[in-house]
This record gives sequence, structure tokens and C-alpha cells, in this order.
Amino acid sequence: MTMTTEIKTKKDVVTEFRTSGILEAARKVFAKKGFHEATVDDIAEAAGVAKGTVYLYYESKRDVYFAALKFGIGQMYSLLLDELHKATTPEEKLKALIAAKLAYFDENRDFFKIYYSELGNIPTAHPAGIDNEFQALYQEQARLVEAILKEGARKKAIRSLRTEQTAFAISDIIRGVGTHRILGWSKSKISQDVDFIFDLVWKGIAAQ
Amino acid sequence: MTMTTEIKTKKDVVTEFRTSGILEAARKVFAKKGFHEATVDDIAEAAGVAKGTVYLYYESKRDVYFAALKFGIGQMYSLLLDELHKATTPEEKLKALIAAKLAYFDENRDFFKIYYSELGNIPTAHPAGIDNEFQALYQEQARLVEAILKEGARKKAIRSLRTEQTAFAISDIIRGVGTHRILGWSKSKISQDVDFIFDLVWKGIAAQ
DNA sequence: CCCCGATGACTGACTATACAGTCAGTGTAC
DNA sequence: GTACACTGACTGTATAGTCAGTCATCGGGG
Repeated sequence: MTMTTEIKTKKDVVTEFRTSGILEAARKVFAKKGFHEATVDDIAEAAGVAKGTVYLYYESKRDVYFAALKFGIGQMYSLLLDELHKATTPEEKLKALIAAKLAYFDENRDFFKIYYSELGNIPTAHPAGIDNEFQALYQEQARLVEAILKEGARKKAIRSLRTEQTAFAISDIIRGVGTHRILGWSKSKISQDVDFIFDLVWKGIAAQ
Repeated sequence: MTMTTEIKTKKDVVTEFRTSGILEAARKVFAKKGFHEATVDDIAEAAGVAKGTVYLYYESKRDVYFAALKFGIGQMYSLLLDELHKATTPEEKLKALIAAKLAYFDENRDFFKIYYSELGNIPTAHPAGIDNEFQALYQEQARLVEAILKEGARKKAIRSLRTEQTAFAISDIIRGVGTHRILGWSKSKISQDVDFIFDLVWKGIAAQ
């Protein structure tokens, strides 16, 4: 009973080591080649294990893919929450969120590519539901923005507008600037891009 | 000499008939399944011809894909230009462009999916260059917006800002709202979405 | 302290399948 | 009877997933 929560057996350690190694390799390979072009052999090679080993820890190529994706999303999400808690006003929060997201993308370019490029591109899973799960994860991100907007509207810092749509629009801008950066089209510093987005958005949504 | 430009031989007519039929089928199939999951057999079946026939008119699956994509982009582009020419002020132009693009996406959902979902996702072509061609087509769209912004800045209707970045941001919002619509998350009328986007953007970029 | 058998993590050759692209043959129109 | 658009069975290749076998580690008995 306590064992399952407290004690790491040797097996646990090995499993953790392998899964994280494979996940890291998968992230890189998928980012570089995309889901379909990446082969399990590629991932195995990048992780320094044999193909069979991948299947000891993951059921399928798809499974690896989603595990890598979820890991990244979870990591980013908790980072975003951390940053949001440091800020107080809606204005600060919005700026913090933009900054944190851009920074995360910048540091995890391979994740960015998987997250957005392949998003919505994976064939519908046979038993259905994976697409929905995907969309849910995606919407969750936008909902962080929406919460800020609602708070801002309550405090009269933001004019009244369709918060859900606006939240998506803001997320889309962040995505777009992120793409710009990743593709190497933008030579600006992150902080400049953050200021730019915030400026544009804030003028668009501020009260009065 | 004149024949090549003026007279449609019977062969030309057949070719046109076949290519457009295949292209239309390809658009649907690619939109539904994505590039990799779609098979040439699927496309042939959807077009009501045998697989071999597809290869009489196109060199490869990729070739079909790009033909379908380029056709859609070209069509959309000329539509956008038409609408832009009807408008006079930068304000009108921006609104016209948003409206035209959303309308086109709404009427060509399968094109939308190909254009955005798969965009940037096709493996780098072996001889290189296809990715670049893609990016060029993508940038061309944003440049339409950029031209409006620059005109607006000249006429002092728009405050001075980084036009290129802003143009991309606006394109990203349109893309985002389009996604929203396509996924069925938005039940609004197109005109409502247009007003929403325009309102948000204009407040963000207007002078004063 | 050493040997030896058991455990299980790991391997990679192999199988089954799917699919892009080909081409010899068919049928129709003129 | 000939030209040629069209067909679809066939080929070659790529690769997801499997599984019989290897080897390193460890624990217990001599």
C-alpha cells in the first residue's frame, strides 16, 4: 500500500529512466519528421535502445506520440500556472501568460512543432475519443486566457466582449508569433515579441 | 501556335474534365484523412476512375496534393483581390478581407483543413524547395494584410506598428476563428464573427 | 567466497500488411 | 483497323509490431 506511493523499487527507476529517454527521443524525432514520417526505429535509435524496447514501455507508435505530447502540455501548463500566480492584476496576468508561453515554445521548439503542426492532424483514432481529448487539451489552454478576460471584465479593466472567442483569438496570436519565431522569420527578442503582442491585444480589449 | 492559346482540342477538354474531377476528389479525401492517411486508391475511387488514370494526369500523390492546394489558394487569392478592389479605405479593405476569407473557408471547409492543418506538415521534399514554396504561399496571404496596414499607416488611420508582425497576427486570428467555425465550436453567423474580429483588431491598431 | 540457476530487461531478425507507382491488356470511338 | 484513354492486377518497398533468444544481474547454496 504505502509502497506504491512512497518507495521506488529498482524497477521503477529503470522504467522512469527508459520512458523519459524514449519520450525525449520521440519528441525530437516527431518534431523533425512529423508523426507519419518518423519511424519507431528512428525513435529507438535516437533513444539508444532497440525497437523492441520501445514496445516494452509503450503499446504503439501512437501511444509514444501522445505520451510525448501530454508530457509537454502538462509541463507547460504547470509553468503557466506558476507564472500566473506571481501576477496580480489581469493586465499583469495576461502579459505573464504571453511571456511564459512564448518562452516555453522558444525553449522547446520540438514540442511546439508537435503541439501545433501535427495538432488535429492525427487520424481519428479507431475507437474515437482521441480527437476529443486533443481538442480538450487545446481548449484548456484558451480557457486560461478566458479566465483572465473574465476577471478583467469584472474589474472593469477590460471592455465587455465575447470572452471565449477573444481568448481563442489571443491564443492564436501567440501561436502565430511562435510560428514566426520557430521558422526563423523573426529575429526579435522574446521580450520584444511579448510587448508587441500585449500592446496589440491590450489596445484591442481594454476598457474605454 | 495559336492553337495552344486559343483552341481547345477534344483532348484538352477531356484533360480538363479529368483533372478537375480528380482535384475535387483529392481535396475531399485529403481534407478528410490528411495527406498520409489518404491513399491514391481513395482519391481514384472518389473521382470515379481507376488508380492508373490518376497517374495519367499527375506524377505522384504529392503532385495531386499540391495541385489541389494551389488551386484552392489561387481561387481564394483572386476572390480576395476582387473584394479588396471593391473597397476603398483601409478600414473597409480590412473588413472586406476578413469577410471574404472567412466566407471562403466556410464554403470550402475541406480546403481549409488542407491549407492549415497539413500546412508545414508535409515532409521536406527531397530536392528541397517545396517547403519554401509553401511558406511563400503562406506569406503571400499575410502580405495582403500588410499592404492594407501600410496604406493605413500612410493615411494616418492606423497607428505606427510593426506591420509585418501585425499582419501575421491578424491572419492568425482569422485562421483561429476559422478553425473555431470548422470544428463546430462556433454557432455564430459569419457576419458576427467578421464584426468581432474587425472590432478587436481595429481597436488594437487604430490611430490615436 | 565462488559457482550456478533463475529472472527479466533487452535485442533485432522476422512477419504481415499496406500502399505508391507500373504497365500489359482492354474496349471504345472514329 | 487503329489510336489512345483507361483499367486494375501486380511489384517493390517500407515499416509497425512480434517474439524467440541473449545476456547481465542477483541471490542462495556449497
